[in-house]
Amino acid sequence: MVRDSAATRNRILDAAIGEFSAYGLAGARIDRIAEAAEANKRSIYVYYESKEGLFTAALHRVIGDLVEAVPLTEDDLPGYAGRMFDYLLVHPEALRMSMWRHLERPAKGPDAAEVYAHKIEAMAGGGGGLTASGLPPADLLVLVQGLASSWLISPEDLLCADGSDPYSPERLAAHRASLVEAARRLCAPAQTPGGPNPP
Amino acid sequence: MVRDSAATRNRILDAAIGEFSAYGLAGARIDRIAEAAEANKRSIYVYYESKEGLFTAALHRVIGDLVEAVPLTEDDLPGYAGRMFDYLLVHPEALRMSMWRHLERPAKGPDAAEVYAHKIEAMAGGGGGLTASGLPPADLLVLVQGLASSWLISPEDLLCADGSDPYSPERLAAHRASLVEAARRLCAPAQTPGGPNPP
DNA sequence: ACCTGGTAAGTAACCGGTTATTGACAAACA
DNA sequence: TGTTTGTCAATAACCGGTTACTTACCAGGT
Repeated sequence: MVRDSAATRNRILDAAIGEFSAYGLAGARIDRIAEAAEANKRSIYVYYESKEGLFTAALHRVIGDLVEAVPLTEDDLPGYAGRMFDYLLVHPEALRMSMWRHLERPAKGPDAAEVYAHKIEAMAGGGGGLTASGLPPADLLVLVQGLASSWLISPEDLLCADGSDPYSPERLAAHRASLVEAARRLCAPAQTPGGPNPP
Repeated sequence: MVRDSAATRNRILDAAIGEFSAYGLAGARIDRIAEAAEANKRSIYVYYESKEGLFTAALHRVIGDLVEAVPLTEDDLPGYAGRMFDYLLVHPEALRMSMWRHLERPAKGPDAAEVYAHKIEAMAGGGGGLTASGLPPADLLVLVQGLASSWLISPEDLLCADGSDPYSPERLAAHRASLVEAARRLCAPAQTPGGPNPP
């Protein structure tokens, strides 16, 4: 047997991400994590203190990877939405962990408030608190993220309603185009001067 | 003590909605439901068979109430988005139960595929599979629902990034306006003839 | 009006299995 | 030798589900 604490730590974290992403904090089983990690149950407590601690660590890893892989390009929100969609498609655990977090432990995990604040400031830049689109930057950001994830959080019956297979490559590509176009429309300059939120 | 099986059934279902919405299927505790319902644990199994059966029943009630209270007006999607936002704000359990469903039991709960199919057909009506906006109707529907719920599923750090209290009445009203305007832009006829999805 | 027996509704105690967590100890490294 | 890393088995609490039982209600005979 080779002893390598860092490797064991990583195997545990990987297994935890798989387990928590599938079952959530309440549904996850420490035994299954230990087995999947090919590690002893005890080492989980040595390295991560508790089930909650392991969940928090998993949250940090998954969401950290996401924000690193999909940088928030505030000057190109449609592109950001498209790349976010692509990433979530390849990494379903990122979206699932975010949802578990929202439902089970909203206060845990990374806090990116300052990062967001900077981006929002950059978007507003001289526009009197509004973007060129006439929408408040924070709202725009939230809405664009809603667009990016909407397909992946919609119930099956809605996705299947038009008769196509919602996860076929063609369907996904078509929806990606729709979503990027939608984001483009949100970001386009307002047509009526004064915009939808007149002062 | 007054004996009324229908009333007991309802108390149990109400308590179950509160419990499942707060903790999910795996996190919910039958004992707590029984206590909150002022009913005996046994009656839960008499009326609903199992924890899963009770969860499914809760799903049907909550989502049934939602689709009844917020009719899908396919000829007025911005209005639909606004009303959906209002409802979800007053009934957080509706959104939470939908999320638990997606994560824990995607196959359970009501199936509205036919209803959606009809709406989508109506939206497409003669447009060669596209709406006047140039977007496929199914995509448009999914995206609009994404807009309606985006604020309520966003992480706290993003909502707070612009310094305001994300759940103050003023902030909510402002975001509602943003979201309805966003839906309006998605539904507006495409500016470039041929649209974003040329044949 | 008054029993009375059957049934629906409700209750408390309990059970077997599971679960997170820990203590005691052995093996490997430095 | 002392420290780190890993193993095994125990423990204490918990939880979904069930058993055995009591209480209220009511139809119909007398």
